Amino acid sequence: MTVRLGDTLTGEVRPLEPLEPGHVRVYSCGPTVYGPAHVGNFRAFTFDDLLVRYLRFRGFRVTWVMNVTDVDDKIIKAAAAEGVGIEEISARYSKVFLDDLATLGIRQPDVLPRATENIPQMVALIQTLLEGGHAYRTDDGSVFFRIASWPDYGQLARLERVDANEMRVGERVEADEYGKDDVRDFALWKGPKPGEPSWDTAIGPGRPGWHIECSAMSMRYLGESFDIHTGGVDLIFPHHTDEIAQSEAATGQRFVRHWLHNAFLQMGGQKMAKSTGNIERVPEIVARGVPARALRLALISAHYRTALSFSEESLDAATAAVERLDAIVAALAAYQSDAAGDDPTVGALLDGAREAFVAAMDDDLNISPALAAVFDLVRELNRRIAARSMSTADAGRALQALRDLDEVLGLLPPADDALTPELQALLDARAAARAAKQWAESDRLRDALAERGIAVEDTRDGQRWRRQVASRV
RNA sequence: GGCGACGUGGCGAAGUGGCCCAACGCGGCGGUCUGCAAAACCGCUAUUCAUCGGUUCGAAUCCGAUCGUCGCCUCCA
Repeated sequence: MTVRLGDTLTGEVRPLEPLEPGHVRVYSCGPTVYGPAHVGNFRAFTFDDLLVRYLRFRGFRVTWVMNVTDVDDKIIKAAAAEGVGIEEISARYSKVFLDDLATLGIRQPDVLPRATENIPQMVALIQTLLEGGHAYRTDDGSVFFRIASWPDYGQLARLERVDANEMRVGERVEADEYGKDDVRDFALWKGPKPGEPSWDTAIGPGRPGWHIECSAMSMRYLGESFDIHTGGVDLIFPHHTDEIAQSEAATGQRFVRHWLHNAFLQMGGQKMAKSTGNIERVPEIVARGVPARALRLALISAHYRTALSFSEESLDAATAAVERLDAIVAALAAYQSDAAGDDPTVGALLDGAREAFVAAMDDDLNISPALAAVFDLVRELNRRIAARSMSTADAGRALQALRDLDEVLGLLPPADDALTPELQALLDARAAARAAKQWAESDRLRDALAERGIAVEDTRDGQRWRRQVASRV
């Protein structure tokens, strides 16, 4: 069994064969920190996280790099609007971004390079392109990539048959991009302008173009050729198309082995986008009572190349599903066997679930059947809990098996959760009340615990508690 | 206009030639258990996969047409 992954460039799904056996190098297009990202953006990042977690689960060493674009038109604009430097804007929203990642259980990339800290690398790349005849300067100090010098241009976006003159991009050339030889040519370096940040470099003053940073930073940390590059479908053209052209023109090597592009989050039948106005942000959703883990589930619950519907209903469904997971965790943790011996079929049950999970995820991260494998296991474990057919050790093994799979999913409640003395006292008092059949007192204590966010359930294993997933407001 | 994706139950979403009268999650209905509650379990909830034709022994899965939806082509995850 091997991990198979898609590739936008060829349209096929094929085995992942890392350039360095056992070590996968992943580059993810990260945020432009000009404002807070919305949940639609986080579909990409939850997908990146799922990919990396799964590769590590499968035993690969993974080096994961995600860029942070901290200089670009929008940041300059935002800074100007507030009368502050771009550093202030990018620092502020980098923090917001990292907070949101943490909320969603997205692990931090190994490297989070910033564009402004990689200017020399970009300049070096541009120099190579100039020397190789793939780039040219214009009067305003800008440098453009010469698409005519790169016959393979546009394969990723399947533009090969498109006549340059028919490309609509030609109708929408930005005012500051005059002087280009060909309308399709794109800026590697933007000449200096009053009121804009500028770096003095070997190719003259100015600031980097949009695409060059990803080429420079990915090559710096992952090499001239690496395994996986991720991003949203919207980046296929022009961003990734241009990255391929400039990178391969500079190095003569194949840039990326697998291009993985996630589809959009849909809300109200359209993609969630700032321009459409149908956006929501992570802190807003959490603030109105949606558990962060439910939000994470809602974002990862469909295959990455499929448009995913996002709505109140999908959040409610995800919340209920997460509660189901919480319930099985609490039940397994509380389970005490009635002195029965180990159930000899539990091992096969757990192995079977893991195999089904792995088979699904190996197939281009097919999350739906993988989740189905988990929920099938949950149902079967619930049956056995009800039937009291497992030993206490069986229940422990089952919980561990779930936690193993959760290394990939990131949906289970924390394992090291402990009650405060106050809550524990309430719980103990309720147990005593129940033992004395003081139902009114027992119910009162249950309500008191519920008000403090602890759900108590009575079972043959005694009281069982779990933290209530936040309730909707 | 060019390129591409997609239309599966009340909702979300798997399945891409026979295991499908279609997984899984959510919701609904009925039941079991229980001091009550909750959780859980059991049963029911699409003879059907946008529509119409075709290929095939056999299609949700392949082909064609039609209708519809969405995305990219401009910043965008």
